[in-house]
Amino acid sequence: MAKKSEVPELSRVSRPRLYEQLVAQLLDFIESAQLGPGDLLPAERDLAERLGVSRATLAQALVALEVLGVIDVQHGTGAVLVYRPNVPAVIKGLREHRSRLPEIVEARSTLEVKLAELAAARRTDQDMQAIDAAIDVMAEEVAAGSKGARGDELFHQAVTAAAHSAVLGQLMAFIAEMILETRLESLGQPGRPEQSIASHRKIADAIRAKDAAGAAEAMMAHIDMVSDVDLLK
Amino acid sequence: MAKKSEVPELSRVSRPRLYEQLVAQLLDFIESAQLGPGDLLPAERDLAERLGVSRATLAQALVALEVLGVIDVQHGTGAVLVYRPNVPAVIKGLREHRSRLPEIVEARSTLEVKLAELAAARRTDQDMQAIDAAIDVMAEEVAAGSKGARGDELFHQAVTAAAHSAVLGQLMAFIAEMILETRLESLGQPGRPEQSIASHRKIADAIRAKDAAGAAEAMMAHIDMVSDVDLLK
DNA sequence: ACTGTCTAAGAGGCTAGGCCAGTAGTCCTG
DNA sequence: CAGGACTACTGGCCTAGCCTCTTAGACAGT
Repeated sequence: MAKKSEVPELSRVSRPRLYEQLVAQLLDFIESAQLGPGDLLPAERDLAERLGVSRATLAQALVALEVLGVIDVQHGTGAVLVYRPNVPAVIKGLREHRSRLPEIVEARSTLEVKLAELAAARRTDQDMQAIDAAIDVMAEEVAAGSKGARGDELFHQAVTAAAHSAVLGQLMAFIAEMILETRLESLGQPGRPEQSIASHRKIADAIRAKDAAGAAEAMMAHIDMVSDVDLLK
Repeated sequence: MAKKSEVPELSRVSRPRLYEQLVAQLLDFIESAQLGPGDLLPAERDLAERLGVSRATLAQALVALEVLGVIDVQHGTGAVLVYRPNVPAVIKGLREHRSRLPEIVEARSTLEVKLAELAAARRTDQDMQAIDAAIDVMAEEVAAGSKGARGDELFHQAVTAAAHSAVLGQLMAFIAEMILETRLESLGQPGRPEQSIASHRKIADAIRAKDAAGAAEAMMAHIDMVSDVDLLK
């Protein structure tokens, strides 16, 4: 592996995958055919032919839809729409323009405030070390002239871990990618990284003191601050 | 609709799928091999042989991991671990015992309180009608002697819709299945459905009055109430 | 009539093997 | 020594086929 490139810089370009297009098309189909929970999708062989793809590829798309919670594929029966019908529409909406910044900030705020509160109540000494280490990383990054995005991310990951809630952690992971966009935008503003580090310290102190209300408040203030970016105006 | 069976009773039995096992095995592998973000998984042909499956099946597992946000498959390069390394562990944890009721209640509470608050601020008249209709459905169900689970679910769906946040809605959908278990448990307790309807009315009134703080408070009280089930003790 | 068993059609599950298309390192050229 | 072609990888997708599971209907036996 050796040196490789400095920073991998995720998502280089477009990467068209057939199964992804199929997912989109199937979502469209479900919507336009007015299919509801419990209804069956057409048979694989049939669908594959209609969509002009092989069964193997269609199977990949079905796996994706299954993981997304849209369908439930049953051996011998077919692919049935899962209960909770509006989900396909929601996913479709998310796919179309995944940068509904205000909504993302909203979701982030909701989750992270709770996470900070829980972290204050449940953190172990080890968690605390990770949080402090993350702040140090960010401070070093900023001192070196960068935005400190990596340290910022580490900090939020450490707080999430300290909350010891797998379910909330999973929800955070779900929106983590979208949050990244917000983060980069925010840290790009002059003076912002320093402010960010200061409010991280405030959050960390509240968690250290096991002050749940204080941690929640500090996190809320922090998110208010970083959310104040041009994109939202 | 005819007599049919009383309750649909979803998820009939186990449904072992090879790709699901592969996902679990790959997650294990990633963990045990100490792979971090940016690292590559072995080549498909190699993995398929080692795991004793065909490439097509392995490809399904990789699609699942991609949708789960664990890897990023790049044509000509391979499957690279995505940034945010701890995610595999989290998912793995969720898979293993998906009924950490306390955590689920916690997540539900966090999201729904926020959702109620937003609903109060953003609801349209149409949203309000749906919320009221859901309460009526539940009242009828209870009057007819059932637990009112369907109306209960409708109510929470209507509130979620009224918040007009695709992102938060998606997060709710994510934990919706787990919530179902909690719901049935709670509504099974004597006198509970009636209490539940009463607190639904309180939430609906706050949303009707566009009282965000009141709606959040009412929802919090509601969730505290329904969370008080044997499972949590 | 009712009930249980058998059977066959059709659904998905998975495999084997092959060809095409990107990627990246290497090794020739000019 | 730089640039381009080569080549040995990687994944993407397809065809063809056989296996297993589900379900409904035929056909008993009661």
